[in-house]
Amino acid sequence: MSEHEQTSPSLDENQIMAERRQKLAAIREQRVAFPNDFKRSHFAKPLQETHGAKEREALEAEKVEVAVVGRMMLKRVMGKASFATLQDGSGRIQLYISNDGVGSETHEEFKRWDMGDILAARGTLFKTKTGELTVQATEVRLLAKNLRPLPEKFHGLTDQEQKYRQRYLDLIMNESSREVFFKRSQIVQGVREYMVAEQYLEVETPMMHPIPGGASAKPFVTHHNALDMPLYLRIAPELYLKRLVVGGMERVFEINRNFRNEGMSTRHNPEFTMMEFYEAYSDYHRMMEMTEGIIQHVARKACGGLHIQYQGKTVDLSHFERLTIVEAIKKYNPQYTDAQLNDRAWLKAEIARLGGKPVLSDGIGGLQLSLFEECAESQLWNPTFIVDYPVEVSPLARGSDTRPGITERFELFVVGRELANGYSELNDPEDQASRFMEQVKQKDAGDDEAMHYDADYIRALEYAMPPTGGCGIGIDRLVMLLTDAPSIRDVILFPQMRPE
RNA sequence: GGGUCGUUAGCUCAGCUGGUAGAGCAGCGGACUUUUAAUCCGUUGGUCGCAAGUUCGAAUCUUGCACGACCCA
Repeated sequence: MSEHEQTSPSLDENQIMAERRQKLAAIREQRVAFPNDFKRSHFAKPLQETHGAKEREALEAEKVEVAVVGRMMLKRVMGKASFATLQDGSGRIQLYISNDGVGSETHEEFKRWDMGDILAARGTLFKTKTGELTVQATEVRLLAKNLRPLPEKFHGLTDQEQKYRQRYLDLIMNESSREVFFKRSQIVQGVREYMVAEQYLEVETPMMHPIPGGASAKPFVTHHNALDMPLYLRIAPELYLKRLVVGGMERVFEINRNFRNEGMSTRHNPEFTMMEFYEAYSDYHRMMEMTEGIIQHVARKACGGLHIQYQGKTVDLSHFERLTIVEAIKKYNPQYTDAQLNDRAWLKAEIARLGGKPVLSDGIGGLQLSLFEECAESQLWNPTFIVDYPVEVSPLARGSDTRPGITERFELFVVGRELANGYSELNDPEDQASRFMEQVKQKDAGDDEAMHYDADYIRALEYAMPPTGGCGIGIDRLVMLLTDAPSIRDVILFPQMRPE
């Protein structure tokens, strides 16, 4: 692409890099320095699986010819013969390069190649004295020169920051990191399989919203030049997906990014992946069954079972408990009495005592929720659905027909963290309009996470939306759980970082 | 936002109560035709995160800043 005479300016050049640039310059004198005419015949891992267990004599009799490629991760030179370990996308395979096999000239050339170079080799499989499957090379070529030294071969790359900032290097050096993202792909694939098997349709809705909605969160703002109007990166796809339900798409799901302009932590990245799904003629009970089914399906697929280890402790995904907010509070705090839990003044004092900030205008339900967050949430280790959320914190959820102030809503907690949130959807356009008005009032009072009034969404509901259940599952947190990752940054390939 | 810890060679890390920096790996030179973090001999490489201060003298002590990890809000 760029003129190769111009070496890119780099702030951290060193002697090793200077030497490698000289080697590259010498190669450019002789031939195409970055050839792309070598065709691989085999990946490393399948070779190990197919031939790794064979006896030396049997393997030699077979004379298996292979052409392999990969990055040189280990190199051992012994005069007239050398070993190199190549790493490809599947695993590792060893090369044996000798004067007898490739000629002394090529072998001498090989000796000048460096760790991290991308090599290709052709040859016959054999087993060394110690039984390692090895390619006895008849041809070895340098496909791409490494200029920047790899981390030390034994300890590898351990610096967390560098792992996040230079993920490519982390992926080269750390098998465990490659596994996490392999599993992440399996998990997302497993979720899709499950949804498709349940007759759900995958859709894509706007990432840029004229009115941010579907959640209580601060949005990122951008600007559309041609329309000369602000646009918001979406905080949730919910209102668009429910418009689709109005339109007759009775089972829809979307797996995509949400953006929230809030703090960063081991559990929060500004952009994160959610799956939301909506099913007409269902309710929050069905959504809980779906959530349980999805998580169990992907756990079996990615972890091989329903009993998994997270940060040294077992999580049992075979049973999902259901508790109301008050039941959960009392389960972990049996000293509280019913009278206390229905006393606003006592609730406010207790929340404050535990270090929380009670919202003074909240009713009993809101205060009970705050108390739950302070004294029970972090203890919900095995999967637990918490139900009976108060209407004031659930502006899009259907109210209970029998219990005023309560919505048909649940949140799922695992390892003390929220993993999913679902409810029977509010499909009464007049109720929804007045709840939006209530949100606008709160926004005017200074709550910048309160929702906007979305007139088109109300218009859609006015055409009548079937009774519907909906749910969102945090994919990053699900991946954290199933890969035993302590930080969300471990499961996002390029987590948001401050500039270097 | 608060607290604790950290930042030394390309990488992983030592470096004591202050006296101008060290190992292993990587690199370079040499020996070695079945090695496994190969081994053996020799050798290059440093603005000790940045900036002030104390001191005859600072990687080391003090302060501030930057970045990161963990914990708390």
